[in-house]
Amino acid sequence: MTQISIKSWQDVQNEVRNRINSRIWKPGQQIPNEATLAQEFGCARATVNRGLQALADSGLLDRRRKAGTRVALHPVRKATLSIPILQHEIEARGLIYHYILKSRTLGPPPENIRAEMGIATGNALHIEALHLGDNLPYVIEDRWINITAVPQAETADFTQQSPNKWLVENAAFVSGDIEFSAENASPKQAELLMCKIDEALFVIKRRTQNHAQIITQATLIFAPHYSMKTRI
Amino acid sequence: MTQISIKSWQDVQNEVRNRINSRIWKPGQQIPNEATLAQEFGCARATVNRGLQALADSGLLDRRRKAGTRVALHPVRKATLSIPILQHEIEARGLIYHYILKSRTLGPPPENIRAEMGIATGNALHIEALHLGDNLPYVIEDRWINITAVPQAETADFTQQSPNKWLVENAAFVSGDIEFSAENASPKQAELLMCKIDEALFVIKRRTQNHAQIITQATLIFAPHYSMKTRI
DNA sequence: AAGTGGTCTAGACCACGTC
DNA sequence: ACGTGGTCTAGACCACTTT
Repeated sequence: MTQISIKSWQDVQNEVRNRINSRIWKPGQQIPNEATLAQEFGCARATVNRGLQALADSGLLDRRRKAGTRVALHPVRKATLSIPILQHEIEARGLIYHYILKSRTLGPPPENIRAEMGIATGNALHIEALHLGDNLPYVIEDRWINITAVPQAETADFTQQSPNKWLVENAAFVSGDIEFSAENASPKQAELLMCKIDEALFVIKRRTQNHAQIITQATLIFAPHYSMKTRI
Repeated sequence: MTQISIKSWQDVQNEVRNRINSRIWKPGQQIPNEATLAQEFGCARATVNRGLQALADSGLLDRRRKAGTRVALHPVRKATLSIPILQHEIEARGLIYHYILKSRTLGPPPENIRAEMGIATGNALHIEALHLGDNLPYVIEDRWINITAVPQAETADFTQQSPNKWLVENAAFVSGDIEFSAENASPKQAELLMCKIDEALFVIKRRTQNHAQIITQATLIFAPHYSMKTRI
């Protein structure tokens, strides 16, 4: 009989994870309840609870009151992506960061943008900019800012600082959505990124919102061969 | 003086998040310590702790012993992507799922795969398969399986069940990494996905490993216009 | 009705990093 | 050395869901 010393909730997490991986507890199977495990492990129920909660958060367990805790039938693997500020990402790759504002126009947005942002009428600020690493194009930023939600943006200076960074520091952010896709380079994009027309580009589209309104929508078009990595 | 009733750690989380969003506590600023907040909120320190920990997990706070808790200077936005089993994803879109095994070969892998998987010598199992939704190509699965790590795979029947699903159910998974990128369709891929050559395709590359060895490596090449969405 | 997870509390001690 | 977060404990009560 191997005796394992279980003291922290991380120990509980590890021990339970091991039992799942080694198939002592199989997918779909119900595991003992918290009180029982606490007794077996020789720790308080709260400690077991914390460990099991962490595993449930990461998708390895399904827990329901009264129904008990089961090993997830199809462990949903959750990948957590950190979305950094572009400047930091570029500098983290050991490149010298540089930023160029390409255009800045205030005017009525086209219909599709209007719809996506929920702007019924009025103007929005359109920004096109280029972020570079070691003086090579890294990513195009194509952004619309809702000046009703962030009126100060109208007078902000985006020649020195990217709207990305300015917004992080000046607008109250609450929630948003993000979308990853692949697109063929348009002629204009190809010119900016110094690549071939139709080359496959990795694209991230983000919308962030306040409590009530959408603050901004940004499309980031990365130079060819960009990839986003994470551990799981 | 507005009096807020704080009872649960979620209440703590919300109240603190509100103070951050409304700039009562600004980025970089140190917030009161747990004991002080507990007193102010009229709850136990453990409750405050749980709430602040949740915010730190989501990247909104930086916490360090002795140094205290600060509002993150550049709130790292963390997007959590659920990586579902392809069948589930396709069915969740309301499409009828279908799976076709294209090829299955046992042999020595090419040098680059050998290197990526850390297989010094010997054979590996190479699978090429197609997943369809409503009989239209949805994604190509190009997979290498390390038969040293998973010997049963050598005799598994992949004509009915995708290796993806088989592995989830039969191999002990511990950790892995995942990479997202964009690629131009090769002639072969274009034929399988019924799209044009050079069309931009969204690509996910995954490696999963055991305790000691890499179990499998899979490249998923999605049909054009695929996108992956999440809330943040 | 009853069993299970979810959470709170008060007090305690520890671990870490800064001073 | 000391202040801060990190965690444990034992007991309690609540919330949800299934029986």
